[in-house]
Amino acid sequence: MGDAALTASLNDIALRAGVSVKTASGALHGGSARMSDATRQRILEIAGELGYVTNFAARSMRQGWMPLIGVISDELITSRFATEIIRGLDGAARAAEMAVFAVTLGNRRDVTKTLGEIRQFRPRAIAYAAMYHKKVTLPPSAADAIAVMINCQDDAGLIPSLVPDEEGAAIEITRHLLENGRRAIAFINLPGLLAGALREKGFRRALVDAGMDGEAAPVLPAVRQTIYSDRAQSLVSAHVAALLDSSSPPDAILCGNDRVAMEVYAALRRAGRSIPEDVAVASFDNQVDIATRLDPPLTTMALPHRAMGRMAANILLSAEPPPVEVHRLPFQLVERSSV
Amino acid sequence: MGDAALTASLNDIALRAGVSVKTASGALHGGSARMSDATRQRILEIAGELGYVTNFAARSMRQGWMPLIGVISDELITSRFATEIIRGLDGAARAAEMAVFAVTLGNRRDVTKTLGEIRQFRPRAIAYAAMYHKKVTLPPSAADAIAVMINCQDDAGLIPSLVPDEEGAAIEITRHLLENGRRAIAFINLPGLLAGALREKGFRRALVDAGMDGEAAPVLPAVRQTIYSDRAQSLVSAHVAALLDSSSPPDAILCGNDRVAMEVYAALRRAGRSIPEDVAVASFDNQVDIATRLDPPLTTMALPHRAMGRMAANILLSAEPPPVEVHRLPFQLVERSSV
DNA sequence: AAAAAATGGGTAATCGTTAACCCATGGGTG
DNA sequence: CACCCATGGGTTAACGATTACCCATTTTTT
Repeated sequence: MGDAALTASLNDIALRAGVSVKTASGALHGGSARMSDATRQRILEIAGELGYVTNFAARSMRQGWMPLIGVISDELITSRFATEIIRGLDGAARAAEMAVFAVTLGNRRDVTKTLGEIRQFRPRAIAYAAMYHKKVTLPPSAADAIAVMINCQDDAGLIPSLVPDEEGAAIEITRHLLENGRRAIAFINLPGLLAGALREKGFRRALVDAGMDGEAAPVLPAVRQTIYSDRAQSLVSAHVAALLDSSSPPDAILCGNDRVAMEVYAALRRAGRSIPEDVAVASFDNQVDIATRLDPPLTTMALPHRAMGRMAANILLSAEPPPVEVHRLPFQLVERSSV
Repeated sequence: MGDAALTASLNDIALRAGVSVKTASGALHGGSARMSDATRQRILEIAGELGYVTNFAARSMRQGWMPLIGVISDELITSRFATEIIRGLDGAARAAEMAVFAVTLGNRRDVTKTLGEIRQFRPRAIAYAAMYHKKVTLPPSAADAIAVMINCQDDAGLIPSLVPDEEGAAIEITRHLLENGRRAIAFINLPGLLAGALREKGFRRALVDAGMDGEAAPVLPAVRQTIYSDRAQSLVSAHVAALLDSSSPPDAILCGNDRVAMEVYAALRRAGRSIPEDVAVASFDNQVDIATRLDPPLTTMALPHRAMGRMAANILLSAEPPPVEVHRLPFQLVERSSV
C-alpha cells in the first residue's frame, strides 16, 4: 500500500542535510527563512531523493485549516449536473492550490450531520450545491458554516446564492425562435420545478414583448407527477399529437430539457413532420450526448453550471465574506440546426 | 466563514468538564479509557454545547493517515462513467467511516505529479480509475503507491485490476438475441477501443457456439476515427442503410453503446422498419437517460461500474495487500422491449 | 484480614510543520 | 573604535488527538 510510515519528514531531510528543520521547511516551502543558494539546492536535492511529500495534516495544525473546499451536494454528487459544478469549482480552486472535497448528503438528508462529517477535515470553506435549481431550507446551525449556495437559494435569505437565470434564458430562446420567423410556439415544460415556473414566466414575457398574446401560448407539462422519478409517465407524445391536430398547430416547440426534445423529435417524425422546416425544436440543458446526436442536432440553452462553480470558488476563497445576495448567471445559447 | 479558529478542541472540553484531555478523548471517541457513566455523559453534553468537531488532521498525526481513499481519474472525474465508480467506492468507504477523495489528472496527464498532490493529504490508500476500459502504462514510481486499478489494466502487470468482462457481456447479449430467434445479427461496434476488440471476440464466439459462421457476421465501426472525439464522423446511418439493402438484411443490430443505438433507431425508422418486429436492437452501456426514453425502450448490457467501485473499496480497505490479478466483473442484462 | 484486581482517573510524549524569537559573524558607517 | 544591521542560520513552543504508563481508591477474592 501507500505505506505512509515510509514517507520522509522535514526532520529526516534536515538530519541528512545537516541543517535545522526550519531551514529545510524554508527551502521547500519558501517560508521567511533566508539561506544561501547552495543550502537550498542541497535540501531540494535530498528531498527529491527521499521522496518527500508535504504533510498537509501537520501543516493544518498550525494553519487551522486544510487546503480544501468542501462541497455538500443534496443529491448524488455524481449527477451530470453536479459534476459540471464541481468542474468549475475545481478549476478555480486549483489555481489557488486548493482541492475540492465533495460529499453527498446521505440517504437521511441530514445537513447538520453531513456538515459535521465534512468539518472534521477542516476545510477552508464550505459550499452547498443542489442538483436542480430549487429553494432549500437549511437548519439554523448551517447558516454560519456554509458560505455559498450553488444552484439553489437559501430560503432564510442568510447565505449568498448562485442560480441560473431561468427567466432570462427563456426570454432569450423564445426571442431566438421569434427572430427565426416562428409565430406559434408551444412550450412543453417541466412541471413542479422552480426552473419550470420561472421559464414559463420568461416565455410568456418574451411573447408579450413581441406584441403577441402571452396568455394564449400553450404551456404543457412533459410528465405526469414529478419529473426525474422513474415512475413519471411521459405525456410528450400525446401533447405533440394533440398540438399538431389542433386548429393552430405550432411551428416551434420549446422543450423543458433535451430528453423531452428527444421525445418530441420521435413524435414529430411519427407524424411525418420535418425539423426544422415544419417545426423548429429548441430546449434547455445542452446535454451534449443527446443534443449533438439528434438528427438534426439540437439548438438548446446551456445551463451555467460551470460558471456557477467557478464563481463559487472565487467567493469561497476571497478573504472578505461576500455580501448576501442572489446572483443569477446567464445561460448560453448553443445554436445547432433544429431552429 | 466556517471559522475554524472557533471550533472547540478536546482541551476546551476537558477544561470545562474538569477532567483531563485523555478522559475527554475517551468519552468522545471510545478509546480505552474507563470512566463512570456520569463523567461520560457530562463530557458528551459539553461537547454538544461547544459544537465539538473532531480534528482529523490532529488525529492523523498519530495514525499516520487520514480516513480517506484517494482516487486518481485519468479523464474528468465528472464523466458519467467515473461517477458510477465513485458511487460504488463511496458506499463501501462510508461503511468503514472513510471518505473518498477524488482528483482528476490535470491537463498535463502527469501521474507522478498528481500522485504527489494527493499524497499530501495522506490517504489510507489510492486507486487509479480510467474513464474507458483501457490498458494504462504508469510510471514506475506509481506502482507502489497505487493499490488498485479500476476500469483499466496496468500494462506492467504490477497492480491488481478491476475491469468489465467485455467478452462475456458480448457473449451474453448475442446469446440473448439468438434465443429470441434472431439469426442475422450485425454489430456496429466502437472502433479503436479495447472494449470494442474484446466484444467483437465475444460476439463471434457466441455465434460459433451456436453453430453459425462467426467470421461471416458483419462487424462495422460506428465512427470514422476515434470515438468520443467531437469531430468523429458517424457512420451509423450509412451502415444501417447498406445492411438493409444487402442480400441478407439483418434481423438484429447490436450496438457499441446506447448513443449508437439512438442513431440506429433513427436510421431504422427512416427506412420504415419497426423495432423489434423487423429488427431487434440491443447495445452496451445502459445510459438510463437514453435507454429508457427511446421508443421502444432499449435492451442493453449495463456496465459494472458501481460493482467495480465497491470491490475496489473493499480491496483498498483490506489489511492485506491483495494478490496481483485481473478481476473481470460481469455486466448485467437489462431487458426492455427492443428485442 | 491481607492480597489482588478492577475502577476512574492523570501525566507526558509524540506525530510533522510552522513561526516567534535568539545568536553569531562580518562589512559598512559615524 | 563603537555601533548598526544584513546574512545565515538555530531553538523551541505551539497546534489537537492519541496512548503508554502511572497512581490512587474501591471492590472482590483467597
